Amino acid sequence: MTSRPGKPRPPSEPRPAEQRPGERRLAEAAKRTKPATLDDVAALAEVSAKTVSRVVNNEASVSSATRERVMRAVELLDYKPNLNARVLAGDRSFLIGLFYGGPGGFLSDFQAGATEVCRDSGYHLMVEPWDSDSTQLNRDMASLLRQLRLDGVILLPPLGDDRLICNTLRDAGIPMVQIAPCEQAPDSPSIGIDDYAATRRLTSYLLDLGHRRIGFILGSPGHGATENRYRGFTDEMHARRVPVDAALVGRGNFHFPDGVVVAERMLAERKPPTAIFASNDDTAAAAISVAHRRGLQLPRDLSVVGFDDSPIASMVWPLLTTVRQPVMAMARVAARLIIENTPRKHGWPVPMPSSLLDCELILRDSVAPPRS
Amino acid sequence: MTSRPGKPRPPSEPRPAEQRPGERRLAEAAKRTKPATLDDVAALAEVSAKTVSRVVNNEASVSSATRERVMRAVELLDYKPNLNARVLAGDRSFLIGLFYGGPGGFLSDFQAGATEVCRDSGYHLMVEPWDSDSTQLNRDMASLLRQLRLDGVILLPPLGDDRLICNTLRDAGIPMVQIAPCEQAPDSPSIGIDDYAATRRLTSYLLDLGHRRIGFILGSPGHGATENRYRGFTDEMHARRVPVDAALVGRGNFHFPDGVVVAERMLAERKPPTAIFASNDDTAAAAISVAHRRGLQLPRDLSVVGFDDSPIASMVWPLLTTVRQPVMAMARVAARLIIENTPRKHGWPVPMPSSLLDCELILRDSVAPPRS
DNA sequence: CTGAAAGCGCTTACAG
DNA sequence: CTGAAAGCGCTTACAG
Repeated sequence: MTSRPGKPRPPSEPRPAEQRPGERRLAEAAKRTKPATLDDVAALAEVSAKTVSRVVNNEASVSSATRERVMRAVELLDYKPNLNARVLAGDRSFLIGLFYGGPGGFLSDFQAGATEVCRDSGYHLMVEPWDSDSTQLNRDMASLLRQLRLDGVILLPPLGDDRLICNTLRDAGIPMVQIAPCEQAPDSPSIGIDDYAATRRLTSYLLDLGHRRIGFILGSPGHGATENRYRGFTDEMHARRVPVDAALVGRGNFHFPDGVVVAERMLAERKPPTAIFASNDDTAAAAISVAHRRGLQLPRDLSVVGFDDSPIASMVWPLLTTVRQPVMAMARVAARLIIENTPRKHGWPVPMPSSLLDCELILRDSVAPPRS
Repeated sequence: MTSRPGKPRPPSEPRPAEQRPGERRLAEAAKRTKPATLDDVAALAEVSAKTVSRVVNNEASVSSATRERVMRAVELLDYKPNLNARVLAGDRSFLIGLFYGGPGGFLSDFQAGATEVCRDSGYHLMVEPWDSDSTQLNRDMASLLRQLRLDGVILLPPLGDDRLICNTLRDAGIPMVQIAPCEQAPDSPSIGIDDYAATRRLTSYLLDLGHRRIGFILGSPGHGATENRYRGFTDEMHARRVPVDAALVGRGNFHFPDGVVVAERMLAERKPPTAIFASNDDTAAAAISVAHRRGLQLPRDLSVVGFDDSPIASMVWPLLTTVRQPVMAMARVAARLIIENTPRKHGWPVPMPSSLLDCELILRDSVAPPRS
């Protein structure tokens, strides 16, 4: 055990721990006021620090007898490696960045899923908001990356499509995982759902019920989800030979207030839609709100569907028919991708697989056949 | 500059930087591939590492000439202190824990506010969820605290009232700030709003409009907000000599589904309330949803008020009258409290002030005089 | 399969 | 006001 010059170990207190087994050692450990270090474990297990390090890091080349002995010492002293020392000495940080910038709905579940995986692996999550419009974003981010040396970064939409951010990360040599991007960056995996297919299915459901005038509230420009959902909608409509009326397609931004504006306009049309497909639940809630305000009976006078199955979907009346994204699962996959591929020297050691997770149609009360 | 034994600096490449001013040095800096270290700055500024450290840490005793010179070198090399080295050597971590366990609504705004303050001070936020029911919470938390050595922890409700958590933190010697607790822990500051006064004001508003049968949906047991809001309600009712009907007081837990159950029961009463005061916006939204389902006209047939001014308050129809909590401001105050009082040796160096921030009544569309 | 030495990039405790 | 030395608790690069 090393100690600072100011606090030498009193010579009157020898360290019998090494010579005595079991109980005695436990008592020693309990008395200890400062957390045990790797050297403490090494002394107790009567091996070198390096060997303890090997055991703690699950390296293969340790005899099982030695491993056993070290593990017992770790237990006894309740040893936890000091993260900062590990990071400073090694080339991994055990830190994952979760960067976000867009609407907040996604974040909270995602964070929960990622934190769960991190905790199981001794990793930690640094959640950082970024304002894409900030002029000093790249400076700020570069500075953060140098201070923290993240092992990887998860980019929540729409950050995965931000050139500046992706370049900053690439320059810093930090692996990233994009969530639901428009287009995949070279060498970086992405995680998402099949927005296109899900939208087609939900559109098909509305068509099957007899709807023909269906309004569509777009999401924010620059989000992969926005484009894929709209394509799914139009493709399904065309496939079923139902025209898409341009007057019934409105630009939104995934936020409630814009949804209100768009829905107001649609419902004020001479021939209003009998159904509205909103690109997310917040704007679907907006459509419902507008409909109530105009005295419509839901879902009789208007069907509304959303996307995400966010909390709001179950808080409006009628309950929203929507698509459930497996947000927690996406988070877990993303976090594992980073953890399992650290340490690495330059870029990903193996090609990282992108994945498209399954999502689920949630049929609730906000849809009915159109009044003929 | 030090370097690992494996990578000695080629002797053919001397380091002219120290002898040459300005431009040349900048060029040197640009070529550099690894981030500059404190020693690099010291060499360039021709001072000792310790002096650079003093400047970087804003210690007083540095002549302004020296300070200037060091600052220029820092600029030139774009030096950022390595967080891990700082933490390992010093006794602060530049890390603040944001622990939460309850409903998520609060978290996202709070996180935004705290992150903002942290970024300005070179701090970082570790957001960690804790399940109060977990049997190994204290083990997990103790382990985390030893790995990370947080400079302080912010406890979102209801964690500030969790004995086990507070004790674990105290044992680890980590300062904490409680947000909106039931009762203040000794030696720890708390941040909140005056729930009691706000509830009285909002209750008074309903009474002024003529409401006499007012239902109340309680929050989760164990939250400070739950108790203080209920006390505010009953005290105001009593002060105005209006009886509180026990049949119109329902146990909730701040979540929508429970709000639905409670509201159903109240509205099924022989003499239903003309107004419902919900302890938060989610349960207020539940009351609104139930009212819609029962075919009531809002706010004519039923007034509803909530608390928090969370996003849902503006997404339901009619728009919710509620109380706006200054969540971002609370977050900033809490984060600053920790930052400004680190480093410290044992507990808070000075008595930390608790604060009660102002909140605001937001009058919207969900309230009207009772139908007589 | 195991260990001794050096180093990661800072700060502390001293000394002047 | 400034600096030289030692140390924080780990891992890397070697050597055996």
